Amino acid sequence: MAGSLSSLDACEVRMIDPDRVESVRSSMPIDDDINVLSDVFGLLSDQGRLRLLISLLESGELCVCDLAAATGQNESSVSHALRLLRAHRVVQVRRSGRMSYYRLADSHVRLLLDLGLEHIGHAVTVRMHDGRRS
Amino acid sequence: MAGSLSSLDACEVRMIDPDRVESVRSSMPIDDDINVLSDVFGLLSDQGRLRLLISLLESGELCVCDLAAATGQNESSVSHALRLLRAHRVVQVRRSGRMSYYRLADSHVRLLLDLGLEHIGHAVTVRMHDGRRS
DNA sequence: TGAACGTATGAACATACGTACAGATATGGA
DNA sequence: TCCATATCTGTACGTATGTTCATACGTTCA
Repeated sequence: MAGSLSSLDACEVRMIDPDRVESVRSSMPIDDDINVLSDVFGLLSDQGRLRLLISLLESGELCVCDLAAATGQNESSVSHALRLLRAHRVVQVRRSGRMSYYRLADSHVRLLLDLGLEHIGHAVTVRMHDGRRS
Repeated sequence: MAGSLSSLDACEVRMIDPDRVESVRSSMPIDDDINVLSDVFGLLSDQGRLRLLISLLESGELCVCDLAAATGQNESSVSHALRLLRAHRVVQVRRSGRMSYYRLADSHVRLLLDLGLEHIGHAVTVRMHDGRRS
């Protein structure tokens, strides 16, 4: 946990260009927002979770065991990962009998994934389950 | 480190919808790309680094002590963080005398930051140091 | 040349994090 | 009711990660 920016009185800190520093600090999001943002990126920073999210991005909706098969992980790991993603409202569950079907639930994350995939030169394949792209 | 997907022979794994699983697996980026991508997100997943990058996004170029002042971190932490970011080609240094001036060096990361800031409802302020936005 | 300064680095430490194993829960069918 | 299936959960363990402290490096100026 970092020191809160808002309660920092600029003492004890050397600066070269105080005006610019002040400008940057005034436009810096508040601690809570920085926290939310770093958390979101943190959710995308694990290979296993990333594979899960990419799978859901491509396929729209998948059950746990299919996600495990598609991403090459055991079902326990997948379940743990999905729990985390669920807690952060990144994915959404639909339960049907003893099956659980997961889908992406956050459009911002979808965009981040798209951008990320583009970053590595990966064309996102056709999909039109509930969202965009034809 | 996760088990490589490419060398997974689909045995021992139960599936509900094999066709869809195969479709997802065939469109999954290779291990190396997944790795690169999760690394990038990982770099953005720390509050301190995120503050640094946002500062550079807003201000264009800043020296280490100004970055420390702007983000509320001590200079050692900042230097360590910048080293990491430098190693991943996310930032770039310009040395002038005993000062080091850092700037963003990856347009993809810039876009991810923009998207992230938009995600938390933070309007990116005017900047036209070397890049976009008027 | 030596001291002050800005920055970079190494090592040590505490903690967070992902993973695996065991077991629990819940649903469906014989 | 009993068992198999699909998913979920708790715990424990090893590793990765961020932070701090001390110190080293290179530059500027007296």
